[in-house]
Amino acid sequence: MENKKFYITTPIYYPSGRFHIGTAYATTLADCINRYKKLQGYETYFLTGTDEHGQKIQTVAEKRGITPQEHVDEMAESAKKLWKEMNISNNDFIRTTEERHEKAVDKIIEKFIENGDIYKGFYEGWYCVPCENYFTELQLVNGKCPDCGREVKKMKEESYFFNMKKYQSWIENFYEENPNFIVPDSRRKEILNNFIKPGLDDLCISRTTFDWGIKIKSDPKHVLYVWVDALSNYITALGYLSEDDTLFKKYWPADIQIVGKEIIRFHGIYWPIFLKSLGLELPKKIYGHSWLVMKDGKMSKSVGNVIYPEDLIKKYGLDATRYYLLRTMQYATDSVFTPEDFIDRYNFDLCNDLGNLLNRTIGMINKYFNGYISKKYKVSNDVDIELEEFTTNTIDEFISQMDDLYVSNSLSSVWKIVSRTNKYIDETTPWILAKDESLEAKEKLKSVMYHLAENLRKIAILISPFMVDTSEKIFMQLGFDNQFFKTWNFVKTYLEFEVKVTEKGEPLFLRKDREEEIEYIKNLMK
RNA sequence: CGCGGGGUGGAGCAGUUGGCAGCUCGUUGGGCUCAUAACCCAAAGGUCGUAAGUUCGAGUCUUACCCCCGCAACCA
Repeated sequence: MENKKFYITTPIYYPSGRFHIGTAYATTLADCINRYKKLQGYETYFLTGTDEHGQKIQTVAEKRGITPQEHVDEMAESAKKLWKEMNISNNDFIRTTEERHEKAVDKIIEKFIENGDIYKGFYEGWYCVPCENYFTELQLVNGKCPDCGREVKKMKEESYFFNMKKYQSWIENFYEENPNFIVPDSRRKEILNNFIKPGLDDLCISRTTFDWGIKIKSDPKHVLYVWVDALSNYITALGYLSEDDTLFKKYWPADIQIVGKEIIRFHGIYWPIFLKSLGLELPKKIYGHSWLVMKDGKMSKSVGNVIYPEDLIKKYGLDATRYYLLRTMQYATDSVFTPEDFIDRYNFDLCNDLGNLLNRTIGMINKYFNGYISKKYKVSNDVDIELEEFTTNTIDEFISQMDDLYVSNSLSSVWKIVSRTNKYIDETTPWILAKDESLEAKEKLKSVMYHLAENLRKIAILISPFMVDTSEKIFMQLGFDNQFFKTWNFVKTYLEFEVKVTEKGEPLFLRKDREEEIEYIKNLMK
């Protein structure tokens, strides 16, 4: 059987400053989906990277008194370090300043020119000389520069344009025929109503006012203006138009491209048009994820409400941080970060519900059966059957949520199983069965222990894309150290086995004092 | 002005094809003792922003209005 392939990308992060928790969310989300597909046996390819050109990078570097290259080198290193720290399973990390990318972009531009999609014209806008930046009429604040408040003047410069108008009717049709190209639906509507239907403007793709970027080969005083350069990374990373395009042939088109809702416009309009111009297939799906915002609005350094992933990881661990992000963020709406919510999720979901379930299970298996557990019991009763059915149905629910990218809801499904399993302990009262000397009670008790272990095994499989280490800890503590137990194909099966659990269960997560931790997180945000 | 989103019990949110209004936390009462003072059960608490409409039936569809947030060429 041919292996099913799956290509997923994150946004191309712009490294003008330190990556905050939102960037970490986007990457974690992509990582989770990637791991989920891999778990199901897909041959996956996962790309992330940095978008390193442009005016803003040049300005930031100048302020720091270093070259743009030095700045982006440093930023790319810290990004790679962060993703490693966050257990991100990317196959490649592309930087738009890499030769492989720049060379391919040259060829892409050539193709655009050959197709007659690029023409020379004049770009006109309000220019702020000290900021070296153009603004549109609408961006101006009281007719002045929105950044520095100084006078702006109308300027005109020779630029290259991409003929978007040519693709107007094509893209309208495409949207008509592919209503699920962009999800959530609200994002699709936004693009369609705001930008496509009113009519596309040709896109200015070059500038002569700065030089930190890819130069247009045939006319090197022109530097490519962001998006042609940036968007291409998704295919240049696969070796498109290079000597070795094996990966490109294998994985393109992408199955899903994760992007932030603020850049969905570029991925929903320019990107498809560029691909069309190149004669390439379009990605199958673009998911514009929502934002993690703060109580007082967007995260911003000046407001003093920014939270960085490293700080949370250091204090609460990677899995707690990943869990929080993936659980809190909703499919289509922004979510609010609060220290209260973070610590409550940690204590309730992770410590009390999941961690404690494992702990009490291991305690009982050791106490009642010297640590050994197997399916060799003779009775099966209604309570067991009910638990099995509930679990299987809820796993189906998990799968359908996950397949629709309702990632948070799929975690809710897992926790339904966690709760149901905790409840099962109360229903079966093992401590009473243990006092009963009869064979029937003994068999019942065995069955209870077996079902607890099995449900935890299933839970460990389900959470493995979300919390890699925690999942592994559960397997290990229960004695499921063979790959067999971790197989996706057996997630719904109640397996035959005999294993010995660890003698002393290690808590997965330690409870924290609520008030103390809220205070701690608040301090992180200052 | 335009576009998009949100407005669901005290708090935070689900509710993806219209079919008995759900979850987590909090509150109150109870149960249990295997466990990380964790776990389980029950109760109280909602005219689903307002008004009208479509429908046998509307949180869900239509229209108008009110309030909040975001976007408007590059912050995930």
